[in-house]
Amino acid sequence: MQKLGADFFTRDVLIVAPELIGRIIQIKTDKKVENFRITETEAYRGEEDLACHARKGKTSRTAPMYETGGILYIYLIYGMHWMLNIVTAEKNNPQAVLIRGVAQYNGPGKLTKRMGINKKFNYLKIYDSEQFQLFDDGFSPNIAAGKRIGIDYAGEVYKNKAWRYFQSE
DNA sequence: TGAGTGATCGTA
DNA sequence: ACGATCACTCAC
Repeated sequence: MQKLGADFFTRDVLIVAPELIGRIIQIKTDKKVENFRITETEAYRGEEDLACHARKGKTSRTAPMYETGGILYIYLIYGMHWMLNIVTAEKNNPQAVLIRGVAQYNGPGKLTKRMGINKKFNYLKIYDSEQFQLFDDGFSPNIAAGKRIGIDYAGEVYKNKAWRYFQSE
């Protein structure tokens, strides 16, 4: 189990998002340690990407995406579901990877509920943290790409980008 | 296919 | 202050 370091995250989101498939999220609480293998991700890439929250610039909500890669970006959607994102790229380049599925828990809202992720994890530094860490155990699945989900508003070009990555047979 | 749910942001 | 929006989920 190799821990992913700061350098892993300071690259373009289109590199990091597929490389996160097969990696392991480790959640540590005072009660237990649990591992979740990532099976599905989506890339959101800068202010030009009309599907990315940063399309309207920097606000208090989107500010985490403007930080140096390697921190978490957490927000609530539809008043119910916490979304788990990993910020990538250099400072002031707003990019993030949405964790859309882990083994046994598909769906971005379901996995955060299962993991106990909430707003307290916003801005958390992954490579510096005890409670949320990412590991590589050498597993290298086949990876497929497809269109992102739930972004029909994003315009013809960006809604059709194949920036969703998932483990294939 | 549509209801539930509340933080966020643009408009005043 | 208000209203529209929303990277979802589950039950019909």
